[in-house]
Amino acid sequence: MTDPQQFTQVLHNWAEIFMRRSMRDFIQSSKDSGLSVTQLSTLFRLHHKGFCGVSEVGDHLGITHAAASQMVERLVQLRLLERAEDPRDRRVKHLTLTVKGQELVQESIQARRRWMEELTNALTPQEHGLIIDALTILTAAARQLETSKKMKDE
Amino acid sequence: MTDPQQFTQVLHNWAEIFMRRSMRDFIQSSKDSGLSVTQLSTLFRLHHKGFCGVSEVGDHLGITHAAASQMVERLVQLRLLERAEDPRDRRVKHLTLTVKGQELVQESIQARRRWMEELTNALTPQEHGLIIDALTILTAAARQLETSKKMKDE
DNA sequence: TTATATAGTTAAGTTCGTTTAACCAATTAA
DNA sequence: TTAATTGGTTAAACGAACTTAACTATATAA
Repeated sequence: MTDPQQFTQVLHNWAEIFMRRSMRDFIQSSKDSGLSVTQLSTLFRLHHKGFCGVSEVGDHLGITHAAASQMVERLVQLRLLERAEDPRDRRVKHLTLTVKGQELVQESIQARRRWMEELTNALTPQEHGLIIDALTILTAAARQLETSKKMKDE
Repeated sequence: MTDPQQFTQVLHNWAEIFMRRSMRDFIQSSKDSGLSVTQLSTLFRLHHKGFCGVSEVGDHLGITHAAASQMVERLVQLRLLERAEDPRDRRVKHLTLTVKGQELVQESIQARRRWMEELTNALTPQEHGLIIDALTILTAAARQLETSKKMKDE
């Protein structure tokens, strides 16, 4: 097996176990909070982006703008989202997480964090060092890909 | 920042970008295949476990056994799942993926695989080596945790 | 100015996935 | 053998979330 193939394979193995764990936690969070997976996904998106408009939410989830508007309305009712007018273009709604919304996202992240602490405890300091270096590189590369792709889309 | 904290933080950074990407692909797969997130999730579970019963599907998703039975029925109708009697306990249904079901899972994995190839190309062979070592350790530790937790539950 | 495009909302109708409750069949315990 | 338990199915009813279509308001182009 050549090196790049081996690399992809190793990444894949890790992805498989990581996804299994994360999806389970995510579905669990969804049940706990009483929100659908798409609703929770929207909160996470806002956690990452900071703010966005209603149409963007819909495009991202592959649903109509009408459906997105209704979903946002529900999240606003639940006091998880703030919906304000964008002063620069008053057609646009400026969606942001409320404090309550941020807390909910943090709770959902906590489960993962606990798992990571278990992983931390299962490894030696030497292994920590190695993995820190590796994941730092990997994360930087992934971020780079993410932003360069975004540039291309716009 | 002490070493274990830094380790957890780095793991967390990677998790964040990885999850964002994977959830997007997963929701996209769900749309493409016309299956709900929970249905697709069940196919992935069977891909991993090999087989399981109907109640187990329900427990895992946090829905009633009745709902699980109906969901399985839909997947069987779509020829994605095979539902056979377990010869050792004829109350139990032995659920497995059909070839078509396996193909669908593979398609869903493909998107991730393409992303990983992009990542692969963005890094040098030296970096590959480092990351291979790190992720191999990490994956082994995660698998260990997974099986030891399973032992405890049973 | 007028026309067109964009962002979002609302209402009506539909579909899908869920629950509850009643049920059957197979297994295990008394 | 009988009773209780376990695994799964079915039917009826319900609610959440979606779509289409019509609408308002703002912004931009002709």
